[in-house]
Amino acid sequence: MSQTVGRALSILEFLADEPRSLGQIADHLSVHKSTASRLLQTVEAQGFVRRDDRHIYRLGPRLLNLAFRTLAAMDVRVAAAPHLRRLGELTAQTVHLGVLDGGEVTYIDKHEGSQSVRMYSRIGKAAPLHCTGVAKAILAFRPDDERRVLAERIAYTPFTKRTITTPAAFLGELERIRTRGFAVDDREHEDFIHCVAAPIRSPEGEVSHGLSISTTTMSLSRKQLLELAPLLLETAATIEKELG
Amino acid sequence: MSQTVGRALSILEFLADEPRSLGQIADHLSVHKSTASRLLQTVEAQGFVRRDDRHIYRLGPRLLNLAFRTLAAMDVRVAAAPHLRRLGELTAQTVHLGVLDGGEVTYIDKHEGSQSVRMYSRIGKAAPLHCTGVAKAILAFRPDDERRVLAERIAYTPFTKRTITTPAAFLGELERIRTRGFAVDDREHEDFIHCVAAPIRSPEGEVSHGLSISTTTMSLSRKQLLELAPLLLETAATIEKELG
DNA sequence: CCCGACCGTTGCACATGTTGCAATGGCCAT
DNA sequence: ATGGCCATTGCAACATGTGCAACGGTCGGG
Repeated sequence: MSQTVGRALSILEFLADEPRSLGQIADHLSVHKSTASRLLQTVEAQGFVRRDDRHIYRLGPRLLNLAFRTLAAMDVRVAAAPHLRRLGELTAQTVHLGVLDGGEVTYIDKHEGSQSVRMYSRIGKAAPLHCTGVAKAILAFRPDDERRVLAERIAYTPFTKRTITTPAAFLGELERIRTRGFAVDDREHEDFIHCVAAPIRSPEGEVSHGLSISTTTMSLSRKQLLELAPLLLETAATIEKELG
Repeated sequence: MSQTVGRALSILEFLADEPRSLGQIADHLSVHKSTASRLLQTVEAQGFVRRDDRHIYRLGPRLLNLAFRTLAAMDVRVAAAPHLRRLGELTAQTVHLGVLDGGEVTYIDKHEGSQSVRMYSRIGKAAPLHCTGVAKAILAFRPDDERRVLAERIAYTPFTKRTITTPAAFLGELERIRTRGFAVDDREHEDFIHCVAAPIRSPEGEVSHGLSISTTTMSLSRKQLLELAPLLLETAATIEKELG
């Protein structure tokens, strides 16, 4: 494990939400300012950080460049993008695409329909496995032994009164999803937000991706939300067909 | 300048377009595999890199997370997003938002209308100063001395037969833009692509951002493209108003 | 099944790259 | 003009990163 690299990456993290001065960065790293200055010179030279004329540092365009190149290289995301958009337009709600990777599910695309509202999700953000539609939809169709291992490893943070909090309850929910063919998050992650989500199978029949429609309980009743399931499943099937 | 940090960042760059093996990464860095392995352990532990069960490395979700947090913290981008979208819907073409930063213009938002086609631009990518509409629109409204300095510093790569290739011609073009109030890229960067672009002023009256509509010469004639200028300028003005 | 080739990882010693200190120069407010 | 704060740079000490060698795992061929 490289201490110096860890420090540089911590700088990137620290600058993600807000620009900072050298002093703030040095304090954050618990290093001398001269050390922080040299680290910043390196990350700045490679475009990962920019500083303005008042010596305030913020993340630079290189990071955006890498991130969007990565997104552009994701086959499933590329194939799914026009369908997400169409789904968002048809439903006017927020549509997500998530991927299971290294034991967590990450949002890799999002389309906000005309009536969508602000919610937790953002591209690059982890979707908690036990209480988000997209994560549940993916996990339900993973191999048995993997489902069991993951269920034991989850920290069952209760986000709302309705959040699933035990491995047994979670595995039961995954069984219901397998039977039904799609997942429902019924205010388990955020109060007033519910969603339906479907798995997307790869050409090899493996499920690593999921597609969801999220909305507020004020916008759509549970009944209305469930009425979107056929469209959702059809969209997932269309994406699967395009994947080959 | 930190050598070790530079190596780690080079790894991130190397993995942006394609997953790689440890050996490929070590070769790329010209270091021993054990050194590369340890560097990778660090960037992996912080989520910047992921590896699969066949020991193939690729960029991880942390980078996406940072990139989208950065985008969410850009006031102008946030304010402009719904307007970009509306403009894309109204025109059916590709709409861009760029920002001048550290002597280069970077695309920070993009909306593809229903008739848009693939083109060079991507969020995070630099827009060449001398031949893209959005960059020219920004530079035209920078302070005099800055315009002059930047014009001298540009490497006038001739992307097409129509690309501006001298500082004098470039400064003349910027004068025309100042007079007209908006910029035109007439196949100067990509054959068959033309666009109109407008500056976006900050509340302090400073121009660091620009908005453009890009399309193919097959989709819209020059005349039709120019007919979009009023809508473009009106959209820029609306964004400016929202910025306060 | 055995062997060889290739892979990635880890302990080790040591070379070198990183670090904090002190000095310097710049900027701003009094 | 002065003092305080800032960031940067030269220096030398030393902590950490490095390559080597050994190891264990996997795969393909005989």
